[in-house]
Amino acid sequence: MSDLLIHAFQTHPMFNDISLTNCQTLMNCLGCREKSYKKDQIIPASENSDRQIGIVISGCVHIIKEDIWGRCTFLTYTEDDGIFGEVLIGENLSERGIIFKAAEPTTVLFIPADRILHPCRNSCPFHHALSRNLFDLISRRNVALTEKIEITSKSSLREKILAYLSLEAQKAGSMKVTIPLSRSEMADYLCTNRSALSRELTNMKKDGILDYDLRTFRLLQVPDSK
Amino acid sequence: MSDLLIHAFQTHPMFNDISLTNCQTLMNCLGCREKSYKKDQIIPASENSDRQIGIVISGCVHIIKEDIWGRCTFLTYTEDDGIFGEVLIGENLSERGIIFKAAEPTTVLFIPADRILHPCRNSCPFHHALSRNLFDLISRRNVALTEKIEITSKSSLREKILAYLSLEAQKAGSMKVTIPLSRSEMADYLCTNRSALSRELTNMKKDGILDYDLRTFRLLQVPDSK
DNA sequence: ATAACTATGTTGCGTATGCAACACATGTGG
DNA sequence: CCACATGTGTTGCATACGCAACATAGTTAT
Repeated sequence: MSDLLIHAFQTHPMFNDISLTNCQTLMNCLGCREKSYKKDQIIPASENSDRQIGIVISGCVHIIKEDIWGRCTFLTYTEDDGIFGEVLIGENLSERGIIFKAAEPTTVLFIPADRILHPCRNSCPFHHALSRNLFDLISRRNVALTEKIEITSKSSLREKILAYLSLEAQKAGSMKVTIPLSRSEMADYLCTNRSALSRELTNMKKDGILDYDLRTFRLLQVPDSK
Repeated sequence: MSDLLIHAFQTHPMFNDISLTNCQTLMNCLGCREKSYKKDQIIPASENSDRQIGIVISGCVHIIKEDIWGRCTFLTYTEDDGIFGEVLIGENLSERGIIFKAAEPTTVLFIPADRILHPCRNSCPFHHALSRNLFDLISRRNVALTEKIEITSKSSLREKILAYLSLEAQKAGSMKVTIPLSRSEMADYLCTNRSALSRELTNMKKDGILDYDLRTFRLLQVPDSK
C-alpha cells in the first residue's frame, strides 16, 4: 500500500471516523483500485459498466460537461480533498457528457459506487460512516457548483474575477492565494476569454485592486463597494 | 391528513419504496410538519436551529444565493418532485446566504434533517429507503445545478435561450413547453436583463427558430448548427 | 544555437447586450 | 370610471468584451 494511500486514509474526508485498519479492510471488502494519470489524461468514470467514485488522493481533477455538439463547459475542479463521479450514482440520471480530466499528474482511488450505498452482508462497522462521509462530500460538490454559479452570474468580468479570487482567498484564509488554474483555464472557468481576462487583470492591477504574478494573486482591498 | 400529502406520499421520489402506511408512521416517527406559503414568501430553512429538508408537495420554490452585499443570484428552482434545503445537511457548510422563496402558492412538508441520516433507535424498515431516496434527490439537485451552469456558460444570449428551452423541452418530452418562469425571472435565471431577453426572443421568432406567447414556447428547429 | 512550443500579455475593431426610458395591455381596488 | 400596479415588448445609446493578430518570455528537443 502506497504512502499516498495511507495519507489519504488518514486525512481524506471520505474516511472520517474510520480507523486505518478498517480502511485497509475496506479496500478489500469493497474492491477498490488505485490508479495514476498523467496531465490532460481523461479519467473514465466507470469500468466494465460499474460506476466508480473517484477519491483524489493527489493532483487535481477538472469536471467538464460536454454537450451533444462536443462543446465543453468547465464546471468545476476538485479541491485537495476532492472526489468525483458521485453525481453519477443516482440511477435514473443521464451521465452522458460528464468528463473527468487530470489537470496535472493525479492519483485516484476508485470505490465501486453501489457498494457504498448498499450495506454489505457482513455489515462492516465502517459502512455507515462511509455513506455519511459520502453525503458530506456530495454536499460539498453542491456548494462548489453553487459558488461557480455565483461567480459566473456576476454581470461584469471584473466582478467575476473578484468573486472568484475572494472565494479562493476565503478558502486559503489569506489575501494571498496561488490558484490551481492557468490563465486559459481561469478564463474558461469564468466563462470569458483569455485576452479579455488578461486585459481586465491589468486594469485591476492599475486600479490598485489587486496584485499578481502568474498564478499568485494578492487582494489589496476588501471589495466593499459595489 | 390532506389529500395533497397523500398524493405526495404516493408519487414523490422522496417516498419511493415506502408504503403509504409506512409514510404515515414516518410522519410521526420523524416529526414532520406540513406548511403552506403565499407567493413571494420566504421559506425558512430551519426552525429552532433544527435543519429541515423541505419536500415540495405543490407549487414551486426558487433557490437563491445572496452574497454579503445583499445581491441575489437565482440559482435554480424545484421541479414537480422537488426538495430543498438538502445542501444544508453537511455539518461544516456555511448555510449563509441561501434563500428559499415560494414562487407561487406552495405547500411544503418539512422533515428534520438529522433524523433522516441517523438511523432511529427503533430502526424503522423505511429508514434505509428514505436515505437512499434523499441520495437520489441530492444527485438531481446536482444535475440541476450542472444544467444551470451549462446554460449560463453559453457565450451568446441566443445560445443561452436555446440551451434553456431545449432542456425544458427535453424534460417535457415535447417541442412545446410552458415554462414556470415569468420574463423577468427567466432573465434572472439566464443572467441577462429583461429587455435584452425580450429583444432576442423577438429576433429568434423573426428568424423562425421558435414561436412563443407569454410563457409558452415552441421550438421550430432542432438547433443542429452551431 | 536554433527551432518549436507553450503561457502570458497587448491592442484594435466590431458588436452584442446592459441600461434606461417609454409604450401598451391586463387586472384590481376604490 | 379612474388610479395604480404588474407584466411584457420596443428602441436608442454607450461600452464591455469577444475575437483575432501579434509580441515576448520561458522551456525543451535536436
